[in-house]
Order: sequence, then C-alpha cells, then structure tokens
Amino acid sequence: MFEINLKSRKSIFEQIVDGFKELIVSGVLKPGDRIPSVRDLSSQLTVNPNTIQKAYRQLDQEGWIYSASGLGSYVAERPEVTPDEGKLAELTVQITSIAKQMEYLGLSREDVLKRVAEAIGERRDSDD
Amino acid sequence: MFEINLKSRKSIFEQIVDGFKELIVSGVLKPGDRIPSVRDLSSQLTVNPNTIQKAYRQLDQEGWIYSASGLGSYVAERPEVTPDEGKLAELTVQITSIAKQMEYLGLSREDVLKRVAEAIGERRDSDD
Amino acid sequence: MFEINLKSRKSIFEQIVDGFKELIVSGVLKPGDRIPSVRDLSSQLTVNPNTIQKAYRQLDQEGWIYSASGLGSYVAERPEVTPDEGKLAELTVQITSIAKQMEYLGLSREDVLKRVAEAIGERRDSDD
Amino acid sequence: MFEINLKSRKSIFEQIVDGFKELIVSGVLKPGDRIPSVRDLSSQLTVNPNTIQKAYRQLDQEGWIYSASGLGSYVAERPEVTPDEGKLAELTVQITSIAKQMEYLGLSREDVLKRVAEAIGERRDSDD
DNA sequence: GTGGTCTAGACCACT
DNA sequence: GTGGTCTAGACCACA
Repeated sequence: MFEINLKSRKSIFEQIVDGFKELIVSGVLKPGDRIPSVRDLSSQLTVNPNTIQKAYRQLDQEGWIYSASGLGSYVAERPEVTPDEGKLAELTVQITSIAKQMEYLGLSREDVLKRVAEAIGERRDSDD
Repeated sequence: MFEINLKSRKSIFEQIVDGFKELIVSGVLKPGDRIPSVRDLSSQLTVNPNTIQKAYRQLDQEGWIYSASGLGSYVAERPEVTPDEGKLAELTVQITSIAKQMEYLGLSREDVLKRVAEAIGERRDSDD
Repeated sequence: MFEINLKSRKSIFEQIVDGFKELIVSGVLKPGDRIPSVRDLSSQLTVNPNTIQKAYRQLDQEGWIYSASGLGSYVAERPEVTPDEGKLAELTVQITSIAKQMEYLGLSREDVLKRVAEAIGERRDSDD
Repeated sequence: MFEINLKSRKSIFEQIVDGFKELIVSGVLKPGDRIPSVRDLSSQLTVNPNTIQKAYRQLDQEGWIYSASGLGSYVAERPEVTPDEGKLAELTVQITSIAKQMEYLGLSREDVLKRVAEAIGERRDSDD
C-alpha cells in the first residue's frame, strides 16, 4: 500500500492518514474499494493496530472512508455537487503559505504556477 | 506582530515559527530587520520565554533569521540566486498533495490554479 | 421497509432495531401487523440473517414485537393504560439532554419547543 | 466531576463525553473554565488516560472544549450568532425519535411538550 | 506540569 | 472474520 518512515517528522498516524488521502486523490483507490482491515494493515506496516484504527477513524470523520463494524472499511463516494467550502478554505490557507514560501525561495510566480499545474496534470501552455 | 491562538491545533511553538515565516515571506519583515527580543515577545504574547527561545533557534537553523549574541535577532538575507532545490522539492510535494485534494473536492484544475494565483497575488493571463 | 446505510455510525443491528421502532411509533406498522420473516428481510436488505434474528429478539425483549414460532413475527399491542414509568423516565433524561444541547447551540426555548412540537406533529398554541 | 458507571450500556468514553456536555450545557462548566488534566481525571475516575484523552479529543473536535498541549484543556466559548444547522439537524432527528417514543408509550402530545419544557426550565403555562 | 503518540495485548459486539 | 473499546505503561514535545 505504502510505507512508513519512522524517521519522518510526520507521526505514523499522520503518515497513514495522508497516505490514504494520496491514494484516494490520485485515483489508486476508488470509491467503494475495500481498504485493508485494521489488523492486516497493522501487520503489513508493523504498526500497532490502535494506531491504524485511529487513522481509519480520522479518515472516516473527514469523510474519506467509512468503516462498517464487522464488514470492513471502504473508500467513500467522492463528494460531488457541493465543494465543501470549509475544507476548501483550509486547504487554500495551506496552499497559499506554501506557494509564498516557494516564491520566497527564488521561484518566479510563473514557475510556482507551473509546478502546481504539472502537479495536477495540466498543461498550462497548450490549450489553456 | 501576530497573535497566538490557543484553540488552534498548532502548538504555540509552531505558531510562532510559522508566524515569522509568513511575515518574512509576505514582506512585512525584510532582510536586516530586527525582530523583538525573546523577553519582549514573551511578554507581548504572554508566552513562556523558553518557547520563544526555541522558536528563534528553529528559525535560525532553517536560515530565516540569525541571532547575534547580545545584539538581538535579525531577518536573514533572502536566498537569491540559488533556489535551495532540497527545500523546493519538499514544498513541491506538499503543494501537489494539497492541490490534488482541492481538485478531488470538486474544484476544476482551472479553479485550483486560480486560487494559487490569487494566493501569491498574480493575475494569471493578462487581466483575467 | 427501510434501508440500511453502511456509512452510518450505527451498526446494522441498531439500524434495524431503530428502524422498526420508527415504523411502529409513526404508525406505519400497527399492532397485529405481520413483519417480514428473518429470511425475507435478510435477502431484502442483504444483511446477514443472524443480524436480523438478533434484532428481532431485541425488539421482542423490549416488547415492540412478539415472535410466534413457526408463524412469524407481529407488532405487539400498544401499551395503553399504563405508561411504563421506567422507560419514560429514561426517555425524559435523554430528551432533556438533547433539548438543553439545542438551547446551548443558540436556539431559544421557544424554538426548541417548536421543533419538538413539529416533530410529533402538533400545533403548539392554536394555529401557529 | 461525575461518575462512571461500568454497568451502563454507554461506553466509558461516551459517558465522559456526554458527562462534559451535560456540565457545560447546564452551566456548571463555563466557557474559559479549565477542566481537569488528562492524568487527573484519569486517576479521579480510575479510567485509563488513553480513554480520557480520546474523550477530550472528541470534545475538542466537536467544539466543546479546546486542548492546548502543555497548558491544559478549557471549555470553549459558547457558539454564538450562527446556530450550527448541521448539529441542530442531527439533534432534531434524535429528539424527534425520542418524543415519538414517549408519545407511543402513552403520553399525550401535551405531556411530551410539558416534560421538555420543564427540562429546559421554562413554564409553558404562565407567560407563554 | 501539560497534551499527544505509540506499543502490547485483552476483550467485546457485530457480520 | 470485522471494527471498536479499554487497560497498562513507555515516551515525546511543548510550556
């Protein structure tokens, strides 16, 4: 699935949460897909089940997955129609901070935008 | 200078570090500017001096400020010519992750780029 | 009959028990009505028969239905004359807690009562 | 503060969460008040610190308290101005279900409303 | 001192 | 089998 880096500044918990977000957002995991059971992932990553559990609960609360006791955990439907403005606002704050730091490091505004555009897989030049 | 929000999930330490980064990156604090002494900021924010001290040390290590013993702390010069590719790579990873999450939430790629562009204060094409 | 929502925090078992209570309390199911057999409901809801079985047993014990071996399960008579003060006391505690939370959230006492009144389908004064 | 009933259907975790909500909603704990440290409450209730911690985190996420690492946990400000319609809707669903059950048990609609009115400390008859 | 993370391992209810 | 709760106890960063 992914790997845990014990040396990272990120906590194991956070790495698992973010790891799943990446997988979902990048389309590797699709809505309805079953994700590993707490115990399975626990032994796969050699991480305590409690930690996995906590991560799953977090992802559940944030709406990324849902967990049905006795059945397993599944990737939630993609939030359609109404982009959650609350979450969006939070992400905008984060992205702003990072974008400004990149600019400060010497990147031109154009270059920052280019990197983001590449990141989400869009050609900015051709058919913009 | 800025304010400490105890209700934030961020620790006070983190808020101070990030707060200074924002101020520097946004140009409020310019290279060479003197920043408050540990004692002053401590009483201003009613925050434990140890915490301020630690934050300054962190900012120093990351190259945002430099502390001259007995003289005070100053905003470091902007790293001009040579964009630190290591830091840049890390930031790119972060910004990619966030941009993809925004897209997943329902924003079009165009809208994501627009938000970033606004974030760093640029008009994307000419006068869009 | 009703639907099972796997994404709910409620267990399937709980959803079935509560679902029947709602149907009975709202009058959709009336005393004496036959409810589906375990097998039927199991295939209708695609839920494990054991779970249905357990839910029926629970409803039986709480006096909402009665199961006649070999004949099926039926909605029990409404407990007319003697309101079970034990159950009532428990419900009062629960409703009090929720009402106070609604008030704390910013609803006036009037508004809280209005919502409850609407909930049970009554006009509070005359034709409000 | 309050007591834990090991025999209750409610989990310890839930009892703690609900216990604090009661205390806040009833005014025993006021915004800004400090609540016991995780360790203190843990030894007071002879409940594992992890469980207390989990409860505090839940209360934090729901906006009832806020926890500042190294400082302690405090009752959050009362949500003013904008009654959170999401939470309100959830509570309305709950209160409806209970009110209907009370009615089914034999209470008149009037009696149900009376109980709720008493619960939140309002006289329905005098100055309605 | 504070909150927070993580592990180890038991136990429970639900499917 | 599944998710979820709870305990016991270590450890960390922050204040």
